[in-house]
Amino acid sequence: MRIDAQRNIDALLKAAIEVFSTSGVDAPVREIAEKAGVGIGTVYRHFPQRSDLVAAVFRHEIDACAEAAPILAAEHKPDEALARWMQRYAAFIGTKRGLAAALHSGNPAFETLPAYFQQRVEPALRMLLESASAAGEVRTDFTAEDLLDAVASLCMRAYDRGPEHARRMVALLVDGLRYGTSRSEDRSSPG
Amino acid sequence: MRIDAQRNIDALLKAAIEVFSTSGVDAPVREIAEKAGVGIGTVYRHFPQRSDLVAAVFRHEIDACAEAAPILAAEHKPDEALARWMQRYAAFIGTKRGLAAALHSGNPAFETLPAYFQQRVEPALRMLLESASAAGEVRTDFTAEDLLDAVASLCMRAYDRGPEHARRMVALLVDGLRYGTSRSEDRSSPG
DNA sequence: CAATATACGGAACATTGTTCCGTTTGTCAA
DNA sequence: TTGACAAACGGAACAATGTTCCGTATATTG
Repeated sequence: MRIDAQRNIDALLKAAIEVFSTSGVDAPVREIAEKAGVGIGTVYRHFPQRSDLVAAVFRHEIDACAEAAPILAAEHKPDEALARWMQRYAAFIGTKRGLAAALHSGNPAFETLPAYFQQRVEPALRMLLESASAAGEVRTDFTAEDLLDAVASLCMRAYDRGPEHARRMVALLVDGLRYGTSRSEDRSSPG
Repeated sequence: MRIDAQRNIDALLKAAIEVFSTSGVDAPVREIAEKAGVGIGTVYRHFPQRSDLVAAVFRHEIDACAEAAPILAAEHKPDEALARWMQRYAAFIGTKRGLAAALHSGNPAFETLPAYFQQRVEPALRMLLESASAAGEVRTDFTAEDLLDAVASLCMRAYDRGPEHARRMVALLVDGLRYGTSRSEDRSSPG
């Protein structure tokens, strides 16, 4: 692949992430092309349809969310890494509801995304959860899938009442995981 | 109001209901104008924005759903009227998910619809519920609001598995309401 | 039946997704 | 290094669709 092509793909993804987050997923392709400093033709060369660009951004953000897990695990003790990652995931869900809506639009371009999501994110959380379990810092009777679903449902609605409200609800959930362990006195949220 | 104006409004609503249900809520305004047999200008005279037409159709269908309640109540005994209306409501939710999505799009044209929905539909169900309660045919520990929310959540997902599946789930819920009354042997759904 | 306020129709405009193709550029063999 | 060319680029042009505007037609009213 020619280096200018790779450079433009990178610039387009970066521009799309920015434009989608400020103007929403319905922002015009021209706006993204302009922000990336390329022509419209170039956009369509790399992303034959508008929805392909949306899907690429979504994949990119799924990756970023999943990749945050090992980084947090290296920087914090297990239960703290888990708690921080859950907030990271909650922010992802809460701020990407437009993308989530697109996901359920029936557009074939988005068909593979749910599976991709599951495949990338579930192992990320499972790793954090197993570390924290092994350290005796959280209980063991909830699976990664349970928690991903719970936080997703929670944040879909909770973000309507503001990011801070969503944050507190997620923290409460995580504290619930800590409940009944030897370190249960470390409660991080006010009741 | 001139009679031709009223006639065109009626024709537009009728056409919009039909077009939205076949082509979805994103169908072109021109298609609706053509089906109604009027010019585009006429559409915009009566519905200054596309979303106003969507909102009008939604209101119209909310009304139809609410108005079905007293009719069913007159034709059937209380618990049967309740059961039939719940299916009517489930069909409304299940087939209007596109409109429901539009509702959460943040478009100001749809702002007043949730309140309108609540104000029209909740009393309709409450009436049926009270009649059935008074006749001793259903239990009394669930409110109309409880049931509207439950059926809405249920059907949002359940319709993905087909109308028949949604129908059975709603029937199960209604049978739950009948449980513990003197007529509890009248179970209408197979286990 | 004439006057006129109202409504109608659809051409024209604006925006945006998509295609097409002449031009430019990175790559690589000689 | 250089020439040839496959690949990529840019943006004009096209298509679809929401919206505006205004000349024409018509229902209403006295």
